[in-house]
Amino acid sequence: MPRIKDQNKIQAIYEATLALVLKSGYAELNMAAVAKEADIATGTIYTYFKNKEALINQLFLFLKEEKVKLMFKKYNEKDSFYVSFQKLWLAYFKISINEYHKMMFIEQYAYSSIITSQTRKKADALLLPMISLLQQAQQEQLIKPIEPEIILSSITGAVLEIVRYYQSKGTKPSKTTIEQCFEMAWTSIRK
Amino acid sequence: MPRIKDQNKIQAIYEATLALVLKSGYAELNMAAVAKEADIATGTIYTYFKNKEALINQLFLFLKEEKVKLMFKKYNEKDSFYVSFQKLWLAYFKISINEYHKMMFIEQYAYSSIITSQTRKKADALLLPMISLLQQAQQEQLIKPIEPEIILSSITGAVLEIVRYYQSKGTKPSKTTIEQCFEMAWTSIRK
Amino acid sequence: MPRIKDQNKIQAIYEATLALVLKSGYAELNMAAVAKEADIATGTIYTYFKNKEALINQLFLFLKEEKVKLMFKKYNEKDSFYVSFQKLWLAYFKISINEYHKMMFIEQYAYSSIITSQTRKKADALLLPMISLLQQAQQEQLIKPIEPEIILSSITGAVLEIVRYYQSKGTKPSKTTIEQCFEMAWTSIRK
Amino acid sequence: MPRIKDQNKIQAIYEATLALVLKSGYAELNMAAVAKEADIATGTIYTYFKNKEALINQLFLFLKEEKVKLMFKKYNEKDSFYVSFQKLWLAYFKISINEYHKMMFIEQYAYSSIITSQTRKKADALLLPMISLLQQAQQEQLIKPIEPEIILSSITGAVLEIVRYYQSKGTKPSKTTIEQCFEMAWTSIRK
DNA sequence: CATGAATGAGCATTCATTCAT
DNA sequence: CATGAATGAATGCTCATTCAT
Repeated sequence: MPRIKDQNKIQAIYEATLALVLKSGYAELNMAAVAKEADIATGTIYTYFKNKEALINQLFLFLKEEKVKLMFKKYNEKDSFYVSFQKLWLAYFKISINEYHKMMFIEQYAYSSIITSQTRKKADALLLPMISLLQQAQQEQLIKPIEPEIILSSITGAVLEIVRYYQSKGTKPSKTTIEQCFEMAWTSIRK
Repeated sequence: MPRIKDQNKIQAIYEATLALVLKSGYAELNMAAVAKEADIATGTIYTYFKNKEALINQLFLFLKEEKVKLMFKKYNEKDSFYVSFQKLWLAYFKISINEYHKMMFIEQYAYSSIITSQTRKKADALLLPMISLLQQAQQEQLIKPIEPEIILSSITGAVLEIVRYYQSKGTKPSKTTIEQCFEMAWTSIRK
Repeated sequence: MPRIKDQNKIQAIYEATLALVLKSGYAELNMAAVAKEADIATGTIYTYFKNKEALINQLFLFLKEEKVKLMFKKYNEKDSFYVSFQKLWLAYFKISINEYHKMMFIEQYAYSSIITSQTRKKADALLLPMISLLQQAQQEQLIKPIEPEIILSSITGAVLEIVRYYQSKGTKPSKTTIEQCFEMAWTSIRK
Repeated sequence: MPRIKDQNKIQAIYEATLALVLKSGYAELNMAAVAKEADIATGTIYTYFKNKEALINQLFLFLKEEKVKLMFKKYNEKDSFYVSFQKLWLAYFKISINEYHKMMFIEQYAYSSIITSQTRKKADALLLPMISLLQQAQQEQLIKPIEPEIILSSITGAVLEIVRYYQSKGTKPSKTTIEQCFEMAWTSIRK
């Protein structure tokens, strides 16, 4: 039996990619550097990923999925919409702040042409639970009757930009500020 | 009048850059292609811009300034805050929708490492009038007492993401939707 | 009986190599692809062949030997020179037409640097029976007194190029054409 | 005015390519090596040739055309067919012997997949004058009524293989041998 | 000033070969 | 023996920038 194709290696390559970006920025994101960071040979990456595009796309999707999973960790179907919204928003905000290099990776490529339409489709599908939640809340007349995709864009876009602001400042928001931000989000959609 | 000639050529290079990105995407954005699109020689670009980084930075700033100028076109000091906010928000939204390729150019580079801290500083300075406006409104207790930069990020981030949504759909928002979006923005900040 | 197992695997690798070339051309002829085609592991090839060069050289020689064996199948020492020549020429022609992928493999590498001088020497030795035959015919004054190697080159070179012509056309020569080709060969050497 | 795109440079690259092959063989024929041999930068090759395939194809065609031009140098319409045939055959033979590295380049790629069908078509077109000549001779009943393409293949294939024989021996044919070779060619086709 | 050919470092990818299992 | 993951040198090609004209 040969060396078994190591699923951990995919993780290692993902981590090396993110670490490299964090250390040296996107300009240095070349396959040789990723390999070096992951402590493997250049060619080995191609055992696990068809090419650079595939690596970026798969990592992109992996991070998006990870983010959604984390967001829904404390989600409970029995909660009221308000509580659910609050939990999800807060999770989204905190993840974005605490793992901003992952979030930035997603954002860096979200609208770049390296992300294929297939990846984009899969990424969009991850939002469906959120869309459903909003639709339900609209039926219960709890929030404004606006296209749920628009609502979602508005909320996530706002968070994203706020997080970016903190990043560029190099500080982190206080508990009070986070509460204020949530307040903005909630008042923007509630009836 | 060599000054004018210069200015024309700089403008031509700006336009060629944007046209090229629109036609062929960011992957094709290389100096030779820009030169060809602008109908000049590659080397000529270097007479007007120190290097590619300088071109991107200057164009970035030019577009940001242009955007702010357009936003404030209908602004009138004598308007109430609500009217001012509405005018500015609407202008921001419409410009983003109608000149999305310019907005996308800004966004593409806004957080990339090619934009120098100096450029970023100048770009941030363009927001000062908006910050002042918000501060004044806060003193008049018209809007929530949240760090104005955060408010601004929240508002612009939301618009940005909504515009991106429409772009990816390939459609444009109806008048009603725009009103709803504004409503979200306004309720998120008003007291 | 490990010997037999070995021999089978060598044969399998030979066949996989030829099949692969036929299917995908010489550009795809890499060790991993050969292994896959032969349904064995890449590394296994190296148990049977020292390296790629050895594989090519051995297969080259194998095919040449096979070709010569087939040529002499109907050969009969008691035949007149003319009949022998005719039988051999016809066999050579038909084999070249019918197993052109094997012949092409030989030709592809015959003058490439991957074929070692040792292989070349062994391949040349296969021609000795033909050379002897020609020499005898020359002593009997049946054919022109030209260096037999030259005669052989002339005859085989002509056949080769004709076969290539038919291949590029994608058709096969008629019986009449084959007869005409033989006529050219014969008249070129007979006294 | 800039450095003028130098048509001599195409020649220089052609010569470097052939020189390199002669010196180091086809295995060393990579773009960096060609550039070095031509004493230019790697990238410069791409100013004159779209890519490696284009370089090979253009050089291939150039050499074929050069060969045909040389062959027809002493050709005279008023000559009898026999004299014309002799002149052309002899020219073909001598060129093949004296510029065997060019001929080998042609042969190396003639049946390789790097040569496009377009190139092949153009190369085949170069044979048309020869085909016509043979057809005319057939109408005058001077040579055997065999498909002219077959005759041509037979003649050139024979020469090619003979030349290869001399190359592998490292010697050159004597005047007598050349006459004998011509005799074989002529008797193979004459009525 | 304008031109565009020339430069060459840099990058994605391939593939013969090795070797841990 | 067989396996196939790992290796890393090698290669075709790009592109920001320079500079001869």
